[in-house]
Amino acid sequence: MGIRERHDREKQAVRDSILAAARDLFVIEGYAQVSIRKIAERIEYSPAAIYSYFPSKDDIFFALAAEGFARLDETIQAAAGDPDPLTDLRNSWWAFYQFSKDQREFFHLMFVDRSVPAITAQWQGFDLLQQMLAHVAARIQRAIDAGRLPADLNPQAALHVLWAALTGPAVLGCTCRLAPGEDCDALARDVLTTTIAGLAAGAALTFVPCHPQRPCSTFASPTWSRVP
Amino acid sequence: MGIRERHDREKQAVRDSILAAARDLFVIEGYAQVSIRKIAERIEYSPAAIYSYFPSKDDIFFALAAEGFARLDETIQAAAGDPDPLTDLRNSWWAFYQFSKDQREFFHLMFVDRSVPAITAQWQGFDLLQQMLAHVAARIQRAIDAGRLPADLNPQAALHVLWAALTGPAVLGCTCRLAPGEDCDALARDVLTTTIAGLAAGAALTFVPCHPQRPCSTFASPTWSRVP
DNA sequence: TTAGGAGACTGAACGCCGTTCAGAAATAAT
DNA sequence: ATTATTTCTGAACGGCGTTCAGTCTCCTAA
Repeated sequence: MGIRERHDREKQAVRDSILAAARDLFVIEGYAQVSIRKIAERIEYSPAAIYSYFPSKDDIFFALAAEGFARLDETIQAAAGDPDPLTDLRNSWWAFYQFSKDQREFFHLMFVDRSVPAITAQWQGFDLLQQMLAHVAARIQRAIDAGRLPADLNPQAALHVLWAALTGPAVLGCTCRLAPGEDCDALARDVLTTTIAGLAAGAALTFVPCHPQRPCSTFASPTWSRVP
Repeated sequence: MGIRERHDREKQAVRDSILAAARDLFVIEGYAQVSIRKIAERIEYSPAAIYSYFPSKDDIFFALAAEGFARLDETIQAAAGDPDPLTDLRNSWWAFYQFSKDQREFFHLMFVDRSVPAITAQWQGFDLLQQMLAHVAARIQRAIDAGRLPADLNPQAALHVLWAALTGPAVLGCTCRLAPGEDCDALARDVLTTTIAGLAAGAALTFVPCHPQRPCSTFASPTWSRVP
């Protein structure tokens, strides 16, 4: 009989509405402005009810971060496709930077915020992040194969350099650390141009990537409720 | 009569003790763990007393941020002095990165945190930041004059590129966004090497420093995925 | 058909937080 | 000695995340 299924569906619907309410509040106002009480009011439940769907506020935002990685992966995938490998690489990371603008709060939650311990504690558990990094690494390899980047370039090291370098202007932008009138887009473009030029010039890299020999299976379906 | 002076001195001493207590708590535990009540307990005053020395918690952290810029300026000054202009430049920005490690909470407050609106609102007011940026800009100019960087390089643009690029690994490090085992120092070194190599290779920069009449176009309208 | 039980939900509370304010206490000026 | 001023406190306000005893609803089993 389908009673159990209906119950699960209903429970899931409430869970989703909690996430939707949290997302609505936070994409506009940011993490700090989202309270359990506001979420509860929005879904017309008591604050305490939320705790039978999520063990804590952290877990709500962990789920939102996972959603953020899905959005980011989509964004970067959508930017792919240029036949020229270097342009393709450039477009990928430009899309990363654009994400930090268009989905400012998601970006902040995923890459900057320290208020959600679970995000850093289970950092390797974000499969979509690993997947996105793998995609970009593949594009770097293509650029190397095409002779557009040095043959001895370590793709993983280059990947991390690009990621770190682009994170800089994204953070300065989304935390408002530029003087009024300074053009964050131009800055990000310059960082991207300069970094790719530096990689192409054959700067010797020292970063040794930690190959994920990982316990990722541990985190299969991390967003699903382990609520008692 | 010196009564007024004594009063001012005493008032200043209490003010300093508030800052000291706040600093002690925050360099170890971070902004979020510092409460007015904890500061008050530490200096053996009531919480309300603090409000006759600072208008709000924000202002306490604004003062600490100013102190942070002094510390950063010192750190970078101490790293200067190498006769080779490029090495000098390299040492300066390495010191910037080291600051993000050694004074993690100060760095976070100054360059990452969004909890203290006053810091972004009065960003141009931090004279020591402007001073530090001017110092580094001068070193870039020296490197250009010595023929180690392209003659047509805009020092202000290069300055911002280095600043933004180095901010990336610093943020990834201090917000724990690297997989365990990944070497943040090596990453920062690579970003620094790559960026300087890119600047030396003559990557064309588009950043126009400080156009005060133009409204801040940062995060204005969504644009998708193509590098202009 | 109905008693029992399981799960969902609430109201009230706990201990935090930043901040405000009337008034007490201490100090200075008269 | 009295007044005026500055300094500080206690209590409170409204907010927060979280917990828990108890209610209410609905499904199951007798």
